[in-house]
Amino acid sequence: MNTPQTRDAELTRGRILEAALDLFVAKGFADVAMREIAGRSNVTRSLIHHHFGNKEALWEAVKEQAFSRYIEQQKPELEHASMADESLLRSAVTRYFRFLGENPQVVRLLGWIHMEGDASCGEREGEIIALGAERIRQAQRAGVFRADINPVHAVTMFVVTCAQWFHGRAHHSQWPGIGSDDEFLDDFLKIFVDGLRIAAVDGNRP
Amino acid sequence: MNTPQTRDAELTRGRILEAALDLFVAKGFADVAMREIAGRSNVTRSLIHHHFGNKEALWEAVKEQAFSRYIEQQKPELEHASMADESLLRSAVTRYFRFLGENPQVVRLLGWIHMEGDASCGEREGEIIALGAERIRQAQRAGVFRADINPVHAVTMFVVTCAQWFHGRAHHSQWPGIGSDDEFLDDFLKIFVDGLRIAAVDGNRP
DNA sequence: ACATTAATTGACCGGCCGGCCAGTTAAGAG
DNA sequence: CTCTTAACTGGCCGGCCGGTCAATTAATGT
Repeated sequence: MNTPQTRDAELTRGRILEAALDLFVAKGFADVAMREIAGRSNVTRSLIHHHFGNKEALWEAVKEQAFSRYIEQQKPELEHASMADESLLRSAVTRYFRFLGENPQVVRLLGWIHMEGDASCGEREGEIIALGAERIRQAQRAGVFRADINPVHAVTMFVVTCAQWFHGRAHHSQWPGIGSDDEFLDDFLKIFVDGLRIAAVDGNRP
Repeated sequence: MNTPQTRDAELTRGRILEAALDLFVAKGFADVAMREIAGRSNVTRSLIHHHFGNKEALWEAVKEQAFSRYIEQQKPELEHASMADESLLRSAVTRYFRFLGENPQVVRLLGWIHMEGDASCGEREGEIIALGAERIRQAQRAGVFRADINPVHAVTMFVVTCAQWFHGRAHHSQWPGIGSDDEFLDDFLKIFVDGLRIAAVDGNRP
């Protein structure tokens, strides 16, 4: 109302997407009113419908954009980084852990996606998971990591752990004796890296 | 309407709670109408208000009951089982993993609780987490597991992994090369148990 | 300058929502 | 047998919801 700025479809689309992301991620799709999004982005509801069609289509667009940003942000890290030895694996895990800690919106976005059972985003994340798995496979061939483990499962294990740590943060921060982010990460890395080490492989007992 | 059964407050309360649990867990609090719950439990909306007050109070009651059931179900398992050696830890993890796999409602319930940031349930789960942590601490004192790890973090690690594995099932089942429930569990156990083993402790490199 | 296109608005609609209330009816106590 | 209590019903209400539409207004091409 006080910002009669020049007409720019791309810019307003962006403002709408931003407001919608904030609200959807904070409260969930069903609990957000188009009126709220309109208010926050200084735009009429009609205009949102003009640009995105309906509420569901807007949510899809929001997920699409936010998830793409997430993927594009992570991909180069995994493409350049190698996991050819333990310390590099450590730093890769640490980096992802810190990333989620600093981007709670990503964590919550994934949470809603999981709740919806939306599988489409899974395929796209699959690309970068495969990238990480390939690094670990190389390290296995080089004899650095034990070879009796599906490398995808190794990646899954740390991705899943990082995600759930922050996803259920408020919940398990109540657990007696639990430590800080860094303390948990340290302990996780000890178990994870040592468990992947090749020397530990010959301890299989029934 | 076709079931004018004798009046029994406790029984109808139960029917309402059951219907509400199904719907809330499936669609989330905001997306469920009192009318749906009333329809499914063959009861008028007014009666639900009579018994539970309002929608939010009903949701609290539902969470309370379902979460209590979950806790009461898990507690004896952890009280009786010991983790004094690796195979017992393996079976404890396996049991919890299977439990979540067979009770998707529990997984989703936890999901909503996490999304809401509800911390109250965390305290109660803390009790059984502490139980598990105590077992591991014993094994550490006995020299079976490495002692340089916070036992609570060890428990957290596998609880969190099991939860997120099923929570994001539809999502990461799209990842190329990922295995079945059992295959993932096997690989997780290899890393987890071997990583906890005391022999692996002296491999720390900067 | 003017016509065309598209961004933007405000008013309106039918429908569903949660909550309330005044009654009705069954069970149990005396 | 009756009185009390509480389980249970049906109908009503104000309010918010998502969506539509005709009208307005700013850019853009010619």
